[in-house]
Amino acid sequence: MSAPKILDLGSLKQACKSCSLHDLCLPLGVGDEELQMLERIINRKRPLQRKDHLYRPGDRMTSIYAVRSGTVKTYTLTDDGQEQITGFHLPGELLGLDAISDGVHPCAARALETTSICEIPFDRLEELSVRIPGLQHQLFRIMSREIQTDEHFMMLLGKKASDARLAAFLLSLSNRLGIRGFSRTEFNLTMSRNDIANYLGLAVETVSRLFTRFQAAGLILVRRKLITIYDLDGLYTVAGTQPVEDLRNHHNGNGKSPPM
Amino acid sequence: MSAPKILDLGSLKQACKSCSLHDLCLPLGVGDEELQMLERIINRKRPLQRKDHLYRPGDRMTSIYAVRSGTVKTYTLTDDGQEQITGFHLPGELLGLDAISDGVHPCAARALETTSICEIPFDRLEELSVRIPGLQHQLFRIMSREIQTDEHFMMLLGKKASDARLAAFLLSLSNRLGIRGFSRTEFNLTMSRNDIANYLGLAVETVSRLFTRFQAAGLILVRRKLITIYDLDGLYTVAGTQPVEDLRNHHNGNGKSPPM
DNA sequence: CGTATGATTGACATATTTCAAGGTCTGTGG
DNA sequence: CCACAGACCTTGAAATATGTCAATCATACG
Repeated sequence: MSAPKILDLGSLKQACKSCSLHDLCLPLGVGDEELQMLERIINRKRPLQRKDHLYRPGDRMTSIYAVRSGTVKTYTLTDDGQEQITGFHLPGELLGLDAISDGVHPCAARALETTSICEIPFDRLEELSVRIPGLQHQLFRIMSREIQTDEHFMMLLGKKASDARLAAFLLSLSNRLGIRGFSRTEFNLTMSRNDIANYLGLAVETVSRLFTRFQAAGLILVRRKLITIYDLDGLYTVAGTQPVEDLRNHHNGNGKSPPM
Repeated sequence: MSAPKILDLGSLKQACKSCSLHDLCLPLGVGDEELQMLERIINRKRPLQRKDHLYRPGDRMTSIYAVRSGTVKTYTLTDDGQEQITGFHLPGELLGLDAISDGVHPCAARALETTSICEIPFDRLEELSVRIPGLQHQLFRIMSREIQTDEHFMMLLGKKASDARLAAFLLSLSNRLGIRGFSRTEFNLTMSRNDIANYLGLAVETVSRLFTRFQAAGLILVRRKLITIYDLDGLYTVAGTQPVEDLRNHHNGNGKSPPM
């Protein structure tokens, strides 16, 4: 498929490049004007500050969101009021897909640092998906991917010991950051130890001890929030998984669209 | 919305009634002929026998499936070859949504008893969803629901002790069976203790002991595979959750469609 | 600079797993 | 129809990973 008005397309790509809609629409041979339509319904929200909520449980769902920069954590509350973190969302990842079903957010979403967000009104996105079959397909794929990573995560919680969980967590961050062009071996943890523990179903103390242990084993260097990975393969061994992109990675690894 | 040709519609309802496509299309005011189109693409497969595979990891994904009767378990294999069960699927529930993303099944699906299945070719379903916006919306909702129940399950694995997990599991079965018109208080476990333990991230022995304990506490009666629930409220207390429909229930509780 | 928050570390408690044995049901073939 | 094999389930005792409690330390922040 040839793209006429290549300059136009280029500038559009620019606008969506760091957004998950990038791989949502681009590999599909969607026409220019359709691409513009998509771009037009997206709103930039003013940046969230650390601890700001993007939405809270019970909020009416009108849009889904894409992280442009920063990090967002999503969490539910257990019936006794405890927080259970369901995910950390990096630039290019989508948020709020769990709310489509009821039209109400079952989770809260909260910024872990200064974060900028794209808002995508869901009703308009649905309208567009009817007109752009490739877009519909991509949305199905993205939601499917989320289900898949959730299943993978269940396996982590159900079968793996604490060290494997933390290793897998670090590798997940490493991969997802790597895909976005950041370093795979040195990055900041934008979430607290508490958040990590909560997410992985462990006690904070366990996480802390594991960091110490991983460091003693020469796998990583821990300097407060800054993690340096010395031994990726070693981490994979601890995690007990093959070095595949995994765990909540909403990105589409292969450039070509397989089904269709 | 009034339904002309009510007889026609009635017979179609009949055909799809026990299928999850029932609540996928019916509450939407989809016209008769569109309903027929949907019905036409669905294939009945010959029944699966116990232990038959519907698909295996790595199989090319061409369709999604709905359970008509029986039970199907889905599971992944860990890198060291262990089975991790990701779900049990009762009549009216959909299967294979996790495979859309890659066009390949990441899981296996296997019948736990004689099971009949509807096959829905996914490419044709996608085509239809473009022509029937209400269908597209329902598909989004169904996938969203799955993400939501997955999140809920993560909370179970991450935060809850063994007794709460098993109680929640029994309540989930109870609710899902209840919605489908079966008894909420007496049912057969079509899966082995091993499967239950695997799914809940526990050892078989723990599950066995819990059944004994629940029975001693007067919560349930266990006769081999047959469970009789004596004290639903008590189970909810142990599970530490409100009596809401939960846990892998793909059904749409409220008759009205909230968003749109 | 002092206070609050988060992180680390140690000692102890415990839920759950592991190991081991025995029991029960089911289906099969003689 | 019975006996047997194998799968499945249950139960006990011991081992252990992880959680809990508590104290200290480091860092960030006002």
